[in-house]
Amino acid sequence: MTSASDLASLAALLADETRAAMCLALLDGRAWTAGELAAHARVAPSTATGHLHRLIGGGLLVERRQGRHRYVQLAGASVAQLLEDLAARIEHRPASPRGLRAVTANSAMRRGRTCYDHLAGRLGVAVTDAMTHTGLLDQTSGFALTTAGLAWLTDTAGLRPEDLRPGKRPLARGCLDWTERRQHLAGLAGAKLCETFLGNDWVVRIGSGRAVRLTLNGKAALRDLLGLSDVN
Amino acid sequence: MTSASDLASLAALLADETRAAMCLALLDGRAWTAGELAAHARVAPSTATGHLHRLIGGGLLVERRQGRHRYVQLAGASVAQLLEDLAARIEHRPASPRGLRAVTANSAMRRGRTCYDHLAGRLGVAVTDAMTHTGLLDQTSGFALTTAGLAWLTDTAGLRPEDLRPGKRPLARGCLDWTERRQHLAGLAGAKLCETFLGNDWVVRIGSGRAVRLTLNGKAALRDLLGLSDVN
DNA sequence: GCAATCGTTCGGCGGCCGCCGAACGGAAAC
DNA sequence: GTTTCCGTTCGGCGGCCGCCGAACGATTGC
Repeated sequence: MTSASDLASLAALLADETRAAMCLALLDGRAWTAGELAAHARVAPSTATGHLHRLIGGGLLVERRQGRHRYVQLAGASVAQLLEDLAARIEHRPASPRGLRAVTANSAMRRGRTCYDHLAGRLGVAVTDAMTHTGLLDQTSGFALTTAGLAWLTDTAGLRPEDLRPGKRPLARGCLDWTERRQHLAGLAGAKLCETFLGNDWVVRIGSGRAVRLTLNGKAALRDLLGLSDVN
Repeated sequence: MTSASDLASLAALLADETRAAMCLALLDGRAWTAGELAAHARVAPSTATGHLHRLIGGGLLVERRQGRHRYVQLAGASVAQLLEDLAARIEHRPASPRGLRAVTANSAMRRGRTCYDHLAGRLGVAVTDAMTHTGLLDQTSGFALTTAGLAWLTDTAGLRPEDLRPGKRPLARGCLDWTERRQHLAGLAGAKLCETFLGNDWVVRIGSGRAVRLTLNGKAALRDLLGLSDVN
């Protein structure tokens, strides 16, 4: 039985603006050093240390010590999913009074980004839609790959079959996009597909953030593989 | 762009033990009066008022005033899902040192309960498993109803087709059960199926909580409809 | 060995917030 | 009308917690 105090202490981990900023930064899926997170959240290193202790102790983050650096990252895809769910709730809210500037300033982010370990933004949604229209993905009564979709991933997109064995993590999962308000492909297949895109330089990261850019090679690949012509 | 302060203030709503207890109580999907929630959480009525203001203002709860009573309930299925996701994270934690008493005291809850508006516990998992084994549900590469499953819901289980039009809410969704650590059927289909179970007296609520009991009629129905013989 | 850098621990300060009781308003029961 | 009950507002108290700076360890680089 879940006790209220357990729920409260879990929520308390994210109920502080500094810790929330750290977790959102870590949503890019990469490992950050303690100092980087401190600077990003604009607090003193000593303050960051305390926060990281709590987040690690609470199971949201894991650490990897390396020399005099302490790298931390999200404890797994389930944590990332939880954060995305929370973020989606926020963006859902009717008529949030935010200026235009914040929107335009993040146009690259809206165009395409990684959501922990899979593609999101307009790019992620476009790929998901194309897969749905070509019968690779079934969204009519849930969110699942078809047998054609499974074959496409390995034979056409070039994923390794052994990477797609469903274990604890579901193969396909819908992840609600908070800019597009649409679902996009997450889960194991989404992660491996994103890995392939990055490995083939179909998309490249912009700077150090989560935003990604579709390359010319990528445009061609999307056209060939999915019949997608006008992305972004 | 989701700002850290938005995430923090959303999480802060659940970061208090009293508010968390209220939300968990409301997970039964029904409307509670302010006084009932105050008593349940063991705080003064004035304290409860403040908490309810925050929860309603934050969009997690909605209120319905009726006479001198103020009824509140969860703002929707998405809130319930969020709470269940958080609860699942807690129960996931390795080796939580909890006594046997808490487990046995909640054996009815583990056997079967409602999870906001669908069935959970061993009963919910058993139904979901049976639907999977009989080809009504596809869990191999996601979580989706098959065409046979859709037909079964309306023709055999007796759901009204007009109740299963997918709108904003997905038809089928997996909801992780925090006692069984298994997925069970949620989403629109899960809700309507649960409604049918309750309406036909296949399951009845135990007392005023979330726990439910399978009736003799229910046992027979599960055997007839799904070939399920030994539930619970 | 010395300096620079990264992270940690510790003490103390300040503010937020959850709690209650008392008083009040409104609706229902009689 | 009177009483009772439910919920609210307000003021004040107490504790938790997030913040920093200073001092210290640890590691790397020179």
